Amino acid sequence: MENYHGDLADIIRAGGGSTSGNLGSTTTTSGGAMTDSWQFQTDPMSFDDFGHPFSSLRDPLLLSDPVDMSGGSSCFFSNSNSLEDDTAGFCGPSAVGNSFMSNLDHQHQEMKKPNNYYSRMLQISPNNSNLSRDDSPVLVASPRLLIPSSTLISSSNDHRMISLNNSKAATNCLVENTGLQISSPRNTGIKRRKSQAKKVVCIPAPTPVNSRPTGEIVPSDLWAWRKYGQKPIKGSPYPRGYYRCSSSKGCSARKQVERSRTDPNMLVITYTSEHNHPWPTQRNALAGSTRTQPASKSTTTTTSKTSPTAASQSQKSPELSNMKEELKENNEVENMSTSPTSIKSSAIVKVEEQINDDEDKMLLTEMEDPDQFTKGFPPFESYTPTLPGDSINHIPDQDFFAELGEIESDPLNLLFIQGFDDKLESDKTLDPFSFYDWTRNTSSK
DNA sequence: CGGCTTTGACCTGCGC
DNA sequence: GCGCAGGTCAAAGCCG
Repeated sequence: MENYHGDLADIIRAGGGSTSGNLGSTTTTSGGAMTDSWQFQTDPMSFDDFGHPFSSLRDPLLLSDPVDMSGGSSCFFSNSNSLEDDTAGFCGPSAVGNSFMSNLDHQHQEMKKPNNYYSRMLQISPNNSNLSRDDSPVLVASPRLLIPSSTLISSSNDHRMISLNNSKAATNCLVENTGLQISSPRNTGIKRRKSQAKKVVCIPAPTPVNSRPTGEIVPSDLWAWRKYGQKPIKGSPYPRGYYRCSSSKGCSARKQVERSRTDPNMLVITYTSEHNHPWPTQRNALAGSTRTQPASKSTTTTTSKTSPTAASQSQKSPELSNMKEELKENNEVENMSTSPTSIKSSAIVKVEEQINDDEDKMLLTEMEDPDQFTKGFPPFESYTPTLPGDSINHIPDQDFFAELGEIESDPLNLLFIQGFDDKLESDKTLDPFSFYDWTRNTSSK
């Protein structure tokens, strides 16, 4: 998976690294805001200060009213009776169709309102007995599409978030989904040794294609991570891997990767601290990462960023070229194996957790609807929710693409426009998260 | 040679 | 204060 990591990182670094501000200087998600210097701010696939690539996708589905929210939350998170199946909480296709959608008619009007853009976020008071002593608020993914965390945080709508003090179902579901084990006072799950800002991301586990020889699967993000530890977690059959940023020695950014104990197909990635350096323009450490990737192309769609082949394809940005190749290959693979099941595996749930000393709170923010990806990558394919008669797509396609124009210089944009135009033309099933090659991972699911 | 993963040992926070 | 469990360290070995 390091491959993906690197390649995707390369894409960003190719352009973002040279122009972006110091991420370390950016505020946390609670601070309001990504700095203005963050050039991907408007990029639908921009990255937050934790380096998560999926945190910035807009959420076309919005809940506005606390009451509605309550109802919606039960749908987003399935219900309290489904807690044992954390996939239910992930708002899979069935969940969306059966529960969530039922509320849309009542909500979509409000959703259209900019002021309610993030109103679907849930605020969970730490006083909630279901939560741990957790002194930090948590942003939890819930919507169908990812919300730009920067906007999310900076939005004044924070105050419109709905308290979940009385929403045990949602809370429990949250807990289960995130694997944070904060569902009971006794079981505090991840210990908060320090009041560190954390961001938890739940994603479908990548396929073994990107996994390490040991079977451990480590999805990539935009940074270079070095594994410094692994520990078995009580109550979970899966170990937790500890990674720290290797791009900069002084960088305190860390992340933990573990599988959901309730759904092995889901990975829970916890980002801690922030990077105190700009995007690395190059990964300086690949000796170890590259070896973790299967050399056989038949089993991997990735190419080492140090690959001479890839490098020769683009003098300006060999890494970008590399990424393009990788994505194309992934797409090809997906074309061969695309199935409702595989598409379903593309479901993404993002959970953000952050500290806000002033307002301890837990926020549910976003959840990815896998159906979105059956139509292709949002920026280039239908970004319209698949809901029948849906009018919640508060972001008209025109506006959306107008936004894209603003990021035309963005390396990611270049990637997708220049690198996949042909694919996008012929293949509308491009899965943006094929980065992780999830399509073949959950076929059994 | 530099950077990576692995893994056992050690450290630290927290509940009792 | 003790014990548990999570988090980190660091030596050893591998890889490009």
